[in-house]
Amino acid sequence: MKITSRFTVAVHTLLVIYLFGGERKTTSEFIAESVQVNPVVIRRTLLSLKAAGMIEVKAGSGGASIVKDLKDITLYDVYRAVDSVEGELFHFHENPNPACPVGKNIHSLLDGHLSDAQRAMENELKKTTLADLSGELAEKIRAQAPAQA
Amino acid sequence: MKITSRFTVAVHTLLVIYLFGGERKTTSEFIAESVQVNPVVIRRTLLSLKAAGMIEVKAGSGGASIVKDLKDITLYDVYRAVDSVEGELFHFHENPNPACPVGKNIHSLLDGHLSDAQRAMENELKKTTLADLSGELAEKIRAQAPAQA
DNA sequence: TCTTGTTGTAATCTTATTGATTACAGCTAT
DNA sequence: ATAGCTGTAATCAATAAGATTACAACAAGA
Repeated sequence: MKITSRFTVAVHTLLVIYLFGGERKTTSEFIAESVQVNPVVIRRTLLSLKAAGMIEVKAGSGGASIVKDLKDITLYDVYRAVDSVEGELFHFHENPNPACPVGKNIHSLLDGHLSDAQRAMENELKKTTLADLSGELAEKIRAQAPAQA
Repeated sequence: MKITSRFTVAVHTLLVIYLFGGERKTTSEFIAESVQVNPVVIRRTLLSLKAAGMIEVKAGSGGASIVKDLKDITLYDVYRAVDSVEGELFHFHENPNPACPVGKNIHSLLDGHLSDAQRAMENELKKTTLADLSGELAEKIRAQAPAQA
């Protein structure tokens, strides 16, 4: 099983707001066209990002803007903002038999190790900021620009 | 979304085979009673573990036994054996719009970082062997034993 | 103020994935 | 040959995610 695409959608959303925020109104519909998902999915994403204090959304007139320095937003922050994983990453079988010594102890035996693994993944996400990504993106766009006269 | 319970079921299965293998025949039904899942689920697990060279299953007469040193089986090996995650851990939105500079580059922008995160998690799983777990388990069982005369 | 475009949010539907369950052929040891 | 298991296919049910429809509330400009 995979981690929900809400996460990559949210990162995509932030980058679109950042890149186009200056020149046009970034509505849920506009963002949805870039991500290629239903606008309602984007609205839900925007709500999560707003709740996390990363963006501001204009009710009524429309459009979102970033209100936090991209240097201060890590991939982990976005991952958390949209609840990419609710609680534990690993799914345990629910009812191990407590009458069996293995069933009785399997949870306490594995929990620590599985938490460590999950934490290692999450810590890795903390290493990359949205500023890093927007920098990499700008570079790619520049490299892809048509040759100038 | 969470990682399938096949993983914890497989670890549980190996520990049951290890702990009871000496004194009784560890059939899929017996293991299923400890894990509390359907015996067919255990049979499928046994097939995976067998394919990974960790156990041997006696067709016909029944029962499984471990054929690889527990020191040489890490949690990562079990994780792989049962395909806990098929390929990528993170699920990408499928069709970002290539006509948008963000949609065009989002994949190459994120792939490396997401792979790093997944790898960090998997490397953490490599640190724990089944021998470690069986040792911890033995200790827990000893601590839980009723006081002796 | 009326109109238009947009957000916030609920409700429903579809699809995918899992694990549960049933069923049974084939094998092995007694 | 019999009884007990495994290997495996087929089906079913439950869960979760995203798609989609619908609409009230609201903000800004005509």
